[in-house]
Amino acid sequence: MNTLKYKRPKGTRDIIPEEFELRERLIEKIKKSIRAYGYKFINTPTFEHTELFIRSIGDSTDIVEKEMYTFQDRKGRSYTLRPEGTAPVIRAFLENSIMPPAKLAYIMNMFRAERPQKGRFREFWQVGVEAIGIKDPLIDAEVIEMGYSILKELGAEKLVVLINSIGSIEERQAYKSALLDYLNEKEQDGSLELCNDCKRRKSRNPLRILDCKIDGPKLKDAPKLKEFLSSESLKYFEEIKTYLDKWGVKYREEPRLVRGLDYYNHTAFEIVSEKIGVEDTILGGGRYDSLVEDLGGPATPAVGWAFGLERIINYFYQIPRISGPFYFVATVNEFSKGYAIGLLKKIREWKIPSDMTYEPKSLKAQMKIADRLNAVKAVIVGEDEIKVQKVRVRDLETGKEVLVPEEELVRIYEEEMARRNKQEAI
RNA sequence: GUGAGAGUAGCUCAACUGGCAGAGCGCUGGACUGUGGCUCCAGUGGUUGGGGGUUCGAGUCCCCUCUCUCACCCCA
Repeated sequence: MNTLKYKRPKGTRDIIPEEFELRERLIEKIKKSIRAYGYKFINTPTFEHTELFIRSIGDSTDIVEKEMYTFQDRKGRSYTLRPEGTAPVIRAFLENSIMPPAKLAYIMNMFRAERPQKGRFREFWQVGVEAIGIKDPLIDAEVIEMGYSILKELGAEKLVVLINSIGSIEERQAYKSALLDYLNEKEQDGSLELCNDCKRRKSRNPLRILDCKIDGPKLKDAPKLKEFLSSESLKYFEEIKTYLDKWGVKYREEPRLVRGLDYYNHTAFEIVSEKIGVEDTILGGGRYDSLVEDLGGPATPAVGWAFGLERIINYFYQIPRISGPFYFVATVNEFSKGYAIGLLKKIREWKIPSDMTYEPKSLKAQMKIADRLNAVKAVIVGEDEIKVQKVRVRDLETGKEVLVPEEELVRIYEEEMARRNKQEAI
């Protein structure tokens, strides 16, 4: 076991059949919901020029500083496995001359070299949306409402929407220096001693100091971000809240909510779940009005979010037991096996999941395998059946058997599937 | 990057202060040679993650190393 020669790289996951089926179902549901809001899906390459991420995310962010998988090709050019989806989607939006307003969505895997832990991986899948070219509180509100509704439809529990406005880049800059002045003053007169983390935060992301568990409480009288927002910024934020109220989306205003990527401005939001005691972020997003221009396009406002597929599955789903083949064909001797091979070929042409044992086994052993595979029905083909040109179909749940002509297998399958769909709908 | 915990059969886990490596589940076969699940019986199972050290003797103690998990930072 631990002597295995090869193991998966740290922080990566194998998606075994049971989870694969669950994922497929969830993804179908997600796509349907997102399309209902007018979005179209897009895919971008797994890796991009490293510069794209440094320019967009910001060179002093954690992602760029220490979490990117960056490598060089044979010509010495630097590429990076995408750590997030927004910059690549915007790049693709520009490169393919997609006209705004554009609503683009994606389901793509991302890569970050973090230390893995619960709900956190080095390769993980994100579902994301980007509404490009629209600047109105209504779209911010709609984007938030959509994220909330989708998570709810997916069965996520105890969701809380956290929102904040971090103002324009200029407003935030002014606030940042005011906050730093305040901190420096306090440190110099000896009334404040920041923890080591916060000393680092001062140069990297001072806004986060307010949220520090150690230092945050000591900073009650620090300047507030809101005091630095213009009346337009405040009005924009108020209107978003009005729409959310109208739609009945419950939110909590979180003045200290900031986002870790440089390109965000004005609206910032997160959706967390309190399911496991502590709040854990499932979805994060915000407005980024300067990114398109930063990447060389015309000034174009945009807003979007992303959520982690694994977090949804980890927190809210049990990996199901999946059903095996619908028909498991069992034989009694070499002669009937020859017949069964032909039958199986027909069943497969009807696209009904089916299987058999390849090595010779007793009927008993075959039934055992059918049971273990969680097959729905066993089709027993023996000399008695062949003689009357019929097959014996045994329901593996009830044990009831019927003797029917081969063609009936299609009808039995369809009826069973119809019954199951009906049950699922309830 | 920082801190904590854990590695024993395919899986879940036992093994008193160092003293013969075990159980359940699984798997294979049988009781039942054309019928699965339940029961009973038998069989199958191991470099105790790896390396070194202490000892008459190490799964157990010490050192190194690898892997996994959780938390912090940060994030989805």
